Amino acid sequence: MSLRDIARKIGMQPPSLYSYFDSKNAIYDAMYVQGCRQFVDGEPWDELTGEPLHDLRRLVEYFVRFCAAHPARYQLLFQRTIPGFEPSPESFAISQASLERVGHQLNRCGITDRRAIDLFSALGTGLADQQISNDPGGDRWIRLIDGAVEMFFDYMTKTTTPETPARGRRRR
Amino acid sequence: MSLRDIARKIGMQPPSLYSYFDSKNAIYDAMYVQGCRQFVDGEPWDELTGEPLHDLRRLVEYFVRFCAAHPARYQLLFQRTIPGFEPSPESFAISQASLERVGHQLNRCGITDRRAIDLFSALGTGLADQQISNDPGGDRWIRLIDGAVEMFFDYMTKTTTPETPARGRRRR
DNA sequence: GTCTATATTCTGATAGAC
DNA sequence: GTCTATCAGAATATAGAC
Repeated sequence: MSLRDIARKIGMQPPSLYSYFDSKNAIYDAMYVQGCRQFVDGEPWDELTGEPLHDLRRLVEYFVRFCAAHPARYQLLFQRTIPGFEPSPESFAISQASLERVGHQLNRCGITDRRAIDLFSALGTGLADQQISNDPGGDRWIRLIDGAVEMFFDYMTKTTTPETPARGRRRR
Repeated sequence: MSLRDIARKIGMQPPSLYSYFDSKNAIYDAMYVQGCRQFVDGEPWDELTGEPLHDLRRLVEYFVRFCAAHPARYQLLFQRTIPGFEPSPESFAISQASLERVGHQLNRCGITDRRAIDLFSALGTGLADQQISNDPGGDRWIRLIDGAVEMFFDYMTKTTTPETPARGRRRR
C-alpha cells in the first residue's frame, strides 16, 4: 500500500498527508504505536486466574490470535520485515514494556529461568508464524497452543525447580 | 533489489534478463528452487547417529543456522512475505519433500503424534525468527536449541507413549 | 488544511536493431 | 543473445495557490 492508496482511502490527495506526517516512515511509526496500543489494550491480564498453565495458555492464545487476525500488524510489530523501517526508540519502548510484563507473569508462574522468556517468545512467534504462513484463516496451529504451553511449562518447572512439586499440571 | 540491480550486478542490461526469465516472479521462483536445493543439499542426514535427542537437535540447529545465515532466503522460502510471489507447484513440492523427511525422522525417533511435525516446525521457525529479528548476527536463540529440542522430545515421548521407558534422555 | 501541479526517480516490461 | 531506446505507470516528496 502506497501513500496514494492511503490518501485515496481517506478521501485525500497524497500531498495532504504531509501535513500530518513528515515521511512514509513516520506513518509506519504511528502505525507501529497504534498496533502496540491495540495489542496492549487487549491483553487479557484481568482474565488470569493464578493457575499457571491456564494463564500462560491465555497469554499465548491472545498473542497468536492477534497475529493471525492482523497479519499485517504482525509483520510490522514483530517481524521487522518492512524494508526501510524501524520503530523510533519511544515506540519500541512500548513493545518492550509488554514483553517485560510477560516475563513477570512467567515469574509469577514459578518460572525464573533466565532463558524462559526467550524460549517462550520463540514458541509463541513460531506458532503465530506457521499459522499465518501455512494456514491463513484456519486454526491448525492455534489448536496446538494448549499442548505447546503445557510442554513449555512442564519443561520449565522441571529443569529450573526440579524439587518443586508439580502445580496445576494436567495431562490433555 | 530490482531487475536493474540484478542486471547491473551480472554485467547485463535489464532487458536481457527477459531472455532467461519471463517475469520478475519467474526469477523469484528460480531463486526459490535454488534456495530449496541449497537447503536440502546441506541437510545433515549422514551426521545422524540414531540417538533421538542428538539427531533432532542436529536437524533444528541446521535449520536455524541456515535461516540465520541467509535471512533473505529465509524470507523467500519460509516466510512468504514477498508481495506478489508464491512458488509454482513444482517448486513448492521440493520443500514439501524436505518437510516430509523431517516427519519420517520424528517417527524414527519414536514420535508418532500427528501434531508433532507441526509443533516441531513451529518451534524451529520460532527460534529462527527470533534469532533473525532480535539478535541478527548473534546466537542468543541458537543457544536455546538444545534445551528447546529436549523440551519437545520429553513432551512427545511422554504424551504419546507414556509407558515407553525414557530413551536417551539427558538433563542439561 | 487541503488542494492542484509537478519534480524526480524508480519500477517491470516491450520493440526492434545488430 | 545482447544491445539501445523507450514505454507506461508508480513511488515519495515539494512548491505554491486557495
